[in-house]
Amino acid sequence: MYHPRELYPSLGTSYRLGPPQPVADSSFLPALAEGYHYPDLDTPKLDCFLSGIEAASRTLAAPPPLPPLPPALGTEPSPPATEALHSLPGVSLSLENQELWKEFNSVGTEMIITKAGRRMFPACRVSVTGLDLEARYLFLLDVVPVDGARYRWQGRRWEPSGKAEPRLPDRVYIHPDSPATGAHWMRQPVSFHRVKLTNSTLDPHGHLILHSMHKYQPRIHLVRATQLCSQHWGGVASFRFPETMFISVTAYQNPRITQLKIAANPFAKGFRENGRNCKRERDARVKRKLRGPEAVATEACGSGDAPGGPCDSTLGGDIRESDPEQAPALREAAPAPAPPCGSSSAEAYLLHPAAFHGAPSHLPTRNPSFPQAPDSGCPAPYSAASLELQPGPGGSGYPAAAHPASFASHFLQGGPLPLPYPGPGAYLDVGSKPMY
DNA sequence: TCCACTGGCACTTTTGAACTGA
DNA sequence: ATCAGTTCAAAAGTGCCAGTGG
Repeated sequence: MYHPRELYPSLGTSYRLGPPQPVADSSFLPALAEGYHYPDLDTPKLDCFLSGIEAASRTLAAPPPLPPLPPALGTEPSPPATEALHSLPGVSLSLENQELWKEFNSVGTEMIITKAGRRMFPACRVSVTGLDLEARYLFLLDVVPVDGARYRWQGRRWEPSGKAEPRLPDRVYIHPDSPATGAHWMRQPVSFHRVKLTNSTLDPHGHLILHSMHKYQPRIHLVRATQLCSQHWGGVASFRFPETMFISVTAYQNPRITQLKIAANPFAKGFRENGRNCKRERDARVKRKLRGPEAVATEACGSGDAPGGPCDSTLGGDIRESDPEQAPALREAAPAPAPPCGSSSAEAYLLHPAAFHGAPSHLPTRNPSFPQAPDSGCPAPYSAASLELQPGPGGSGYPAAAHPASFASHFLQGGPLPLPYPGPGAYLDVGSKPMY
């Protein structure tokens, strides 16, 4: 599997889809609105995929209305049911690590954003059903502001604190497997754990740009490409899981979130109570440093109280173990060995790799011999209940799959970026480095 | 003075090249 | 020559914390 950043370094890991939204957006609703119910899902920002189809460059229209403000994070008793909007009949998505997300959501999920980009944790990992085994699909993820408010941690809870910053450039993360067959996507959960969030408005890496102290909602889009490298698209399904809503921060505000992250994220293992980077050990290190190198050498031998234990990997996007006290939802059984994948997304790229990424036409085609993605066969560590997704409200705006030609115009409220479109037989050589 | 933000730190996990042996 | 398994160092991902600046 390949990361878009590898395929097209100039584009980064995600793709800019249009100019920044205007500062004053009347569609933002007052932050103090009560209740929360999702309106029709607004359209995903997918015009980049069609960049080579239409020659003229246009600007994106104003964003669709945003949903009313939900209750403050950490205070909502139960998130509303997952909603979906699509023109892919029978297709449904379920959040694999739903229990973990719910646990974070119950506290008020916070996501660190940094200048260099920070991964989301938990990551969005979904299972999809109902796809055409032979058809090819793109999996996309974007993050949209939930409301027009800026938030502030008031010691116990998040509360609106003023008007939101101007909306930032819209970017979409394209799953590195895209495009791949329905059989490929349904073979194992689809993980977006490599998505990175940044607060750098001039970010050159293609990370998703967010404002700090704002509330966001990740969305997942599934696009069917009836014919690779053509403008005929077979439909789209958009999903969002309310429990994945989060507030972006540059430093954790809620100590309970910090505890959850440390307990659940393997990379933060060192900060656990028995870790070598826990507060007790850090304090001890400071004391040893103050006492000089000799004391450090003698005490270091006896301080190895870190547990051995199994290796918990982030390969699947989330945790494999956790502190049972801190994160009961993480006590799911360890994943069983993954079934091998019979095919890979290389097939899709072989046919026309650059068509979906706007890659320069001079690039050679991708090497078909890359190894199977490490986590593509990794089963979800959780046996989360499957969400049965219902199609969005009738007449919600998405064209029927039988009218693929209208798909483009629907998404292209504005126009595509003028990116080159590779001609038939173009090559893309991305080596053999698997990214997933 | 407050507070959001930054950069460096120590630690852990992941990754891939190099090596070994069948 | 090929392939699978192991080892190890570098890269990458964590939260913490002191310092900075608006």
